[in-house]
Amino acid sequence: MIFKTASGLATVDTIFYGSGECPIGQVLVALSASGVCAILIGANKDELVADLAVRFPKANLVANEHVVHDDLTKVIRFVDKPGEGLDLPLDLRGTAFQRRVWETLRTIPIGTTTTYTELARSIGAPNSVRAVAAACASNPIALAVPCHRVVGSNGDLGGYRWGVERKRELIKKEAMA
DNA sequence: TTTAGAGAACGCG
DNA sequence: CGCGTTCTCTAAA
Repeated sequence: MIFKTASGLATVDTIFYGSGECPIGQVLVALSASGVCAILIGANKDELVADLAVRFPKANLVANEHVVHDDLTKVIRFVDKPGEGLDLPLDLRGTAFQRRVWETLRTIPIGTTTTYTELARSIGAPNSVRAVAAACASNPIALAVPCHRVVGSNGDLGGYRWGVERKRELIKKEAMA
């Protein structure tokens, strides 16, 4: 669907979504035309859909379990058996800085962790630790963009958009894999 | 559309 | 415990 906006022609895309149950809660997968644009975790479906609506206020959100089925299955399997990895086509939407951070997150091996400081250094912005943390916090694609593998330099877990308990659980599961 | 100000999943002294 | 640093969002002009 195409809309005319003040800034010119903009495509307002349709996003299909579906959710399912996994060991750490309800998980929702959202698909745009070019790939997975969000993976959200929460207590129930309503919460997840509300979250999705906030993140994509201008998109046309359509519930469709069918088109999302395969990807959702992969995600749920990953939570259960992280050792097998999670390979999905992603549609990363964010500022250049955010994408730099998110892309780098994807290079962190399963079962390992890094720190916000180390992450800042590896994207070439050693002084941007706090900004890097903010970029992690705004990651819309849980699990596939493994922001849960970033911890504080002092050994603290740091925060997690979807609850530190889930972060702890994910790190633990990956370590055992 | 530009800009000023506040806040953020941090880390050091 | 407070401050430096970088990036984002919001409100207001």
